[in-house]
Amino acid sequence: MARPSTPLLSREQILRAALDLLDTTGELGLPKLARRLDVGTSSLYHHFKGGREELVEGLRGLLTEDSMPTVVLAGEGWQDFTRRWARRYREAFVAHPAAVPLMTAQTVSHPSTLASYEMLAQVLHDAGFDDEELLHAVTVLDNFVLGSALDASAPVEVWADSGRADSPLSRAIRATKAQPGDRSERAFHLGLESLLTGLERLRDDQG
Amino acid sequence: MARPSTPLLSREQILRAALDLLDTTGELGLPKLARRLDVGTSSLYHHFKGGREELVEGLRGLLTEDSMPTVVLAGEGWQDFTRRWARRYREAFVAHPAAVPLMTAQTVSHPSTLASYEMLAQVLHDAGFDDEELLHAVTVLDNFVLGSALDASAPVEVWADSGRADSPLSRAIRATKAQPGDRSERAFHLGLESLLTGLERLRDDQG
DNA sequence: ACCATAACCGACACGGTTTCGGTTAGGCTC
DNA sequence: GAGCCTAACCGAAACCGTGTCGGTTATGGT
Repeated sequence: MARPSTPLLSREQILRAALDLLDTTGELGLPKLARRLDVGTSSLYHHFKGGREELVEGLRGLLTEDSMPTVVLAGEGWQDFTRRWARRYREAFVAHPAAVPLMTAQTVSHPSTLASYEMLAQVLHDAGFDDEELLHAVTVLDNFVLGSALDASAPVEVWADSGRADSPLSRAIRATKAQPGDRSERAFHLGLESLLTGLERLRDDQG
Repeated sequence: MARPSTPLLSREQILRAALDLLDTTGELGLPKLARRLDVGTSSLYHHFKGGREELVEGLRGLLTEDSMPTVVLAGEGWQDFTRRWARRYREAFVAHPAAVPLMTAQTVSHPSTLASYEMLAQVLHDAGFDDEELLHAVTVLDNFVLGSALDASAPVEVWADSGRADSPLSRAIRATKAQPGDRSERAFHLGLESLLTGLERLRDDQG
């Protein structure tokens, strides 16, 4: 086949299909993605020159764009902004759990995501965090959010059920399975508040 | 070639070579591993019936065995134990950063690692954590440790350097690059203490 | 009218995982 | 020790995924 009169594909379209594939099957393979779009695998490379990696990076953008905060609201302190940042970040990934491993496996380079990190760094900087501590603060928050997102909606079988049914861990796994989803959110809330408190202490101990 | 008089391979031997390959090259491929061991690729499957996945799980065991705590020391409170657990866990991975992505990508099933989780769960249970909270507590700790391990020794390029050189984030990245490694440990320490405080609050708010 | 480029395709190179049939050594039973 | 099952290796090849390349035709600008 030659060039079609009207394009069969677009970045947007491919990204949405990829996200759908990921949500449905839990995996992202270019051949399968192409089959869903009724095109050849190689056609995808015309829209994502960087191949799979660029596609995944595009997914990051799809998830974070329009949802991550990029401005400080009026009267919003650094803790408020950070809370908002972390919550939005988590929400974006909780909706698409299978995307999390892909995100953590490669460098963040999407502009809108980076802009959000920049804003967080700016806020922390203005709040008095030193350069040396700042990156660690961002890192801790980042890791915590990603981890919590996994926890929230990944299969509970992150740990295999050990044979012994009466161990505290086994019982906890069963208890968690039986619970609806917002337990995880409470754990997230708790962890986030703990970290904010800890970060404040870090800032005040600086120098 | 047929069966050799004395075996050329053993699980232990393969695992050590795999870890070495991972530490040296940052990647783990069965053909390359086999080449290092001077055997055919297919021979590895005699020692790891489950293929690559079982091999990675064996690596998890190699890293955690003999280092993760499995008993509570005399006079050790739940926070002390948890601290020890988290630190040992992190140390094991910091020594082999390239292994972290492999670990996070698949379910934990190695007995000695599970035993360590069981012990942590037991300690938290005895400290008064409910079943419903317990798994989240373990999860938060687990995620935090893994994330910190990545942070500690993975390339600093978790985020791409944005063009603008004067942003707080860029300056923080450069400042962090210039620092020796134990900054990361301090961040870990801070996060861990924050989480312990938060977990205590969680326990006390229960019911 | 011309031509560079865009958008698709099929074919294929390459590497990774896994299976399979084949060969021989070790060890067990009778 | 004869017979036989299993262990430990091999090479070949099936299968899948990523990425490249040359080929074909439509679009849009000059």
